[in-house]
Amino acid sequence: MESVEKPDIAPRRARGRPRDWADKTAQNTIKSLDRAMAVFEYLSEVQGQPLSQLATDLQQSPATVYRILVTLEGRGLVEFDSEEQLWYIGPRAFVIGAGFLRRTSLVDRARPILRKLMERTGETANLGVEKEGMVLFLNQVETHESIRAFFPPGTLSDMHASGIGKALLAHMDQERLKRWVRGRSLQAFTSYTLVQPEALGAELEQTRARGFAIDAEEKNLGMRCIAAPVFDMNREAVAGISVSGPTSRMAPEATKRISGEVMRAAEELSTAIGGGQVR
Amino acid sequence: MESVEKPDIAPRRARGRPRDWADKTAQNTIKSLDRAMAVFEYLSEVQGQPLSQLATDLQQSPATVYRILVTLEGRGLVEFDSEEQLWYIGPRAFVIGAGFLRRTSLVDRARPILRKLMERTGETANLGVEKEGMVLFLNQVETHESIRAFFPPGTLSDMHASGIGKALLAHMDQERLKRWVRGRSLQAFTSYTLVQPEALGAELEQTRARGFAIDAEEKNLGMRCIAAPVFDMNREAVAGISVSGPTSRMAPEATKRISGEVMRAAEELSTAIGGGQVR
DNA sequence: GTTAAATTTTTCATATTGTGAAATACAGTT
DNA sequence: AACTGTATTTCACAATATGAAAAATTTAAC
Repeated sequence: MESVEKPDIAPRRARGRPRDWADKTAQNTIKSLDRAMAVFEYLSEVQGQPLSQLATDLQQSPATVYRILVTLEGRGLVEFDSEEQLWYIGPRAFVIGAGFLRRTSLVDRARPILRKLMERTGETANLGVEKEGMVLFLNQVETHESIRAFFPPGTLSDMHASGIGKALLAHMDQERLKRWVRGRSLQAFTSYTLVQPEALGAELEQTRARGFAIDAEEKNLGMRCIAAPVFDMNREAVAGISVSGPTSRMAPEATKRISGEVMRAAEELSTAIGGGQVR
Repeated sequence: MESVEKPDIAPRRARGRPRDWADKTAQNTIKSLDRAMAVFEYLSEVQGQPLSQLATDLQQSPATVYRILVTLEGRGLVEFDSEEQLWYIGPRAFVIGAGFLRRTSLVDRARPILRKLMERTGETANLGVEKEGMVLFLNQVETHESIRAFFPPGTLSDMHASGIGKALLAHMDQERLKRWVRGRSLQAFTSYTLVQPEALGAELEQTRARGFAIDAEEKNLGMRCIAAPVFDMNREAVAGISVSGPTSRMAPEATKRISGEVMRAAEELSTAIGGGQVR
């Protein structure tokens, strides 16, 4: 009968939770779950602890921590080494966490580009984004060289002492940059780390001008890193690509060649995600 | 007085949980936590779902699921896209899960799996990776039989005449495969060795389709080998597990049984290193 | 070998708190 | 403006998470 064309367009947005919802939340959390997650989170930082240590550190009763761990163990989120009686993060936690990467196609798009970059430069290639004022490494393709840079995906690193971090900071708008600087003290990791805001500011200026960032042993002695920003459709720097290796192979003479490759890779990825370099 | 030097050596092993502990566990889990983790786990599989969908799928009350999600959100384990009202895995989950990688060694993880594989098939089980266009054998668990296959850890072998090699080649992307083929001539070791690139290509096609590779006396006369690929977090084939033995015991009739065991072992190892089969 | 010490599990009584049903708030749709 | 299908909150109650302390288990010391 009614041949009325159902529009059948999925609603843009569901109905219910207020758009700006952000404040309350406090009463609606589950306390025991939150405590359990605190254990989970803490374990990821200090792996290889015995139960008693964890309980002490977290100021919880051993019985409770024990039950939390056993429960998580049942799902593979946590592992128990029965030889040493120590607790670790389990493989399932990694698989679940990796679900985060699937949200954006950034990693998928980046992977072949990173591989090519690694092959052309011979050094480990990395992809990172900013997350809560830190650099979060999402993925990497390792070099075959036996001496190599290594920070596994999932590592959080300070922005001011990281190639990708500086590449991202250099393209942050002044407002946010100021807030970022105010929010923290610039910790020194080596004698080369830029700890003066002014020095960092000047460096970022340079970085922006030349199009790539250099981390010259500012985080780890003996390690250099060259990074370039990746732009999204709004011309915002949302990620960074870098190449890192020992100073011996990343000498200043090699900078020009390598930086060219890095910038090319970053541009390629920008294009691949629908973004583009600022003209 | 007592100048007795306190040994001060940390105890090798704590005391308490029985060494073989494995069975009970059932009563000591926290139900609500386990339910919450079920939500967490499910979300990682089907990201971008609205609350109502998750609640339906998991057969839980929306209120409960809601509270679980809000709690996890508080720790960044989960994220809510308020534009679309959809839930996702959060960055913190990735960071925590990545803790797993900090202590995972392929060989360590493989060892118990290889042993079980050997026991179930009765033949020598091997683990290998690709190294500069060759297969590098990392580890093996030998059979008790007196006639046995033997290649010690550290052995390098041509990929085209090796079960593991072919399993790896079969899952290499076309680009890399082409380059690999161009880079070498396919040496003949026996009259069965595949020396024609076309023949090898067809074989790899088959290998991919059935999920395991067969080396039928292609390297050593009288020796057969069945291998399956191990995938890492990027769904790339990074290693292979194989079982090898004399043709007498590895007859075609036995192929089905053995290949099943090999594939199971490979999948188990994939899971154990945080990877997984392509869906 | 025996005992002591250290650590992990289990038990148990209790109150905390997680739970679902149903009411309410909200954003689109008609 | 009323309606509809979501997401939140309320509420009353039972489920169950909890810590203290006991038991179990292993290692180290004697």
